[in-house]
Amino acid sequence: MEQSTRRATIADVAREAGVSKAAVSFAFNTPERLNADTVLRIRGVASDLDYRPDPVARMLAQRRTWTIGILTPQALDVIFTNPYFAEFSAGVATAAEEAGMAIQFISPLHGSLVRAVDRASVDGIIAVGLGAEHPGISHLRRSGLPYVLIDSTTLPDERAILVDDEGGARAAAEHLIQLGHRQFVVVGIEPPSAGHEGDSAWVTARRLRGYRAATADIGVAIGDDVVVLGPASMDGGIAAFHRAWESGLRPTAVLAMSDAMAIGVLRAARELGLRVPTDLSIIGFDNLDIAQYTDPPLTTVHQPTREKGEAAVRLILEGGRTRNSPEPAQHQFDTHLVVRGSTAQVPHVRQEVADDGT
Amino acid sequence: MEQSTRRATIADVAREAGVSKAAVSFAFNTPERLNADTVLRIRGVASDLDYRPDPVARMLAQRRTWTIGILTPQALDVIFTNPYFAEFSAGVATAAEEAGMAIQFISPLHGSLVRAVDRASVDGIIAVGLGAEHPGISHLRRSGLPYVLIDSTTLPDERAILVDDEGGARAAAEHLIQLGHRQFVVVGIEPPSAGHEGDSAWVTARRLRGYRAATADIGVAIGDDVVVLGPASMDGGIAAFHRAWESGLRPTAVLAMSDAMAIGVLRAARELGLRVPTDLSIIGFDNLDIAQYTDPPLTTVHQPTREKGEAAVRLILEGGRTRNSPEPAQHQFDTHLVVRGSTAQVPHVRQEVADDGT
DNA sequence: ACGGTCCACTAAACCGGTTTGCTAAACCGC
DNA sequence: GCGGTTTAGCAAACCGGTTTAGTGGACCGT
Repeated sequence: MEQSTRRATIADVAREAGVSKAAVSFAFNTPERLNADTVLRIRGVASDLDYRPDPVARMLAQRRTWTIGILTPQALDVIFTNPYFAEFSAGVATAAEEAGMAIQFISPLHGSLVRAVDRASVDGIIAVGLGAEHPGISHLRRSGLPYVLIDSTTLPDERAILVDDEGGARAAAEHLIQLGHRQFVVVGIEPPSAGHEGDSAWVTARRLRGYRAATADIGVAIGDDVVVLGPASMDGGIAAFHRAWESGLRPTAVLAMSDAMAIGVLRAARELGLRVPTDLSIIGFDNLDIAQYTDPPLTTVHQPTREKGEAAVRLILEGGRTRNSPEPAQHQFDTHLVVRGSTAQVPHVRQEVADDGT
Repeated sequence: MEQSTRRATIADVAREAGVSKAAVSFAFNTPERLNADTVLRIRGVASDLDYRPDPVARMLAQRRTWTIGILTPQALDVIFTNPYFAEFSAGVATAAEEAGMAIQFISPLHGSLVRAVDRASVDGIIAVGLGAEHPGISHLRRSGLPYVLIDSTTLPDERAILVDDEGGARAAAEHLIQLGHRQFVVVGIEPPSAGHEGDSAWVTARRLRGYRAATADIGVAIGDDVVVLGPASMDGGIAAFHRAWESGLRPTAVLAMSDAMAIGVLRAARELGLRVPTDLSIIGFDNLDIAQYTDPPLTTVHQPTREKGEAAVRLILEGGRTRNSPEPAQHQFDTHLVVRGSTAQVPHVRQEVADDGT
């Protein structure tokens, strides 16, 4: 008994059906080029032989892989369990499926993003959360593959999908200010790798600018000492808030840069005996599905996460067609505040200056 | 100005470096076969030319794609937002990355799973939640690709990863019984496509057997009328519980077949003015990360979701090597109950028979 | 000076499809 | 019955790598 009888190839089918390889190919791809009877005969033989065209050979010949890649600096296991990412990927998947494209996740291979990019067989790449000056991106730029940058400031002529982070953050802070809050803690997302703190491409930097713009209006400063960072997960949020608390901070409101972290803060606050929103107001970012199911439901900044994914695919696809289209290529989405139950009037006991008549 | 200057191929590098294509290939793959100086020279030329071996051509020649596929009957956008699936995928990703493999999701292409399988260029497939008699699986079987079935009963000689669904379910029901509960509602996962209700491969059927085995011991029957189905999501859970309530059911405890659904039930119960666990006990399944963050924390059946993913990859990988290994090939994981805050003694008002002395 | 080993490298086949250019035959109108 | 068009299918080149078998030269011992 042989090991796994070799799969039938196009040549086998051709021989068996008494036609050329080309004819078999036509029978599947452009049947109108062949006599209808012949097509039927060839297809018959093919199915008898359990023939299925080798996708790899086909990709090579067509020079299309029918796959688009999602590039991220984090390992896949953190990616998949990150609900923001899941939502974004769902958007990508929807648009990709519609266009008949598969999607492939590209993440550091044995620590190297560049190596991972080289190994990936895709027609285009959606890079999320990577600054324009990340080595992975420069590599991408040289590779000649069409690509789109998500959530990172970019060179002016690069395709990109952005979101009004600063405006959203500002709206969040203004909401809290209006409720009388003056003591904040900001829970930010740590940079993908060390040494990017000054990087203006970093989301945390952009949102922080928004928070600060709002507080500056009323003469309150958000110092670096009230900013704590962590990974964008529930655990990250828990740890970050505990760190803030232990370092002596006693905020009346927390500005979290992701809903996942906000949920973590919610949890941590409860552990510390604080009632939300009575003792502490919390505001998230993203407006994920879960945000409406927490207790209390989360006030948060909405961004069109799923739509971003869909838009990215569209940009990639049209990038493939018209090389240098005159289109703007950069698309910025709006954000807006969604007020739910996790924010309230500042508690009286702590409110030093109750001067504004809200 | 040309459009996108063609990428350098191995032939270009060979010509430029004055060597054969083979030498270039060796320089990258088996440098020890070449003089060290030559290797350096070739690599130099290659990097000058921004040469990067075409992954597709390489796949074809090696007849390996370095990719493993995850096959599912649901669309990707529902997959990604399903936390159980995310957790499982994270496991797969971890093990795959370690082995230097990429992962690709294979889901129905324009409605056809078979077509999707044909288009997928992978070295092996992990099929989750598909019964052994699903057309996609029979196709897979014929294709000659190594594959592993997850969460579905299978032919005896097929590679598979299972979990003790029945035992876990039984433990859950026994816990509630011990707390005095007698009126249950079961919230199950609807089958992937209609007409599989009788399918013993269907998770819901297996878990239901477990619940029933436990209640049968005390002479209580779980009729089909107290079983409501829905998609395995929070929304699914909310809708299912509302349906049960509207149809007049007034359970003291809910057995949900997924944590996501259990969270939905939690939410729905709150909307109906029921306190958990005082008025209603809820028990989930999976023990996802979020289960510990809900309010109250969720009592649930733990299954090693991530480990299942890792084990699946291992099974695929060794399946590639030793074709017909004498190994059992089927691996069943244990489950166990994790008691947290969402279950409590049955409320006295409704407890008809307070005869057991718990 | 000769056969044997190694070393460093090459030529060519191969992976399994797609696509281009061409031809032979059928069909066409007049 | 002749030039022109259509139809049906074929041969061969091609996609861009890997891999096998083989070759020429240096080195070596006798």
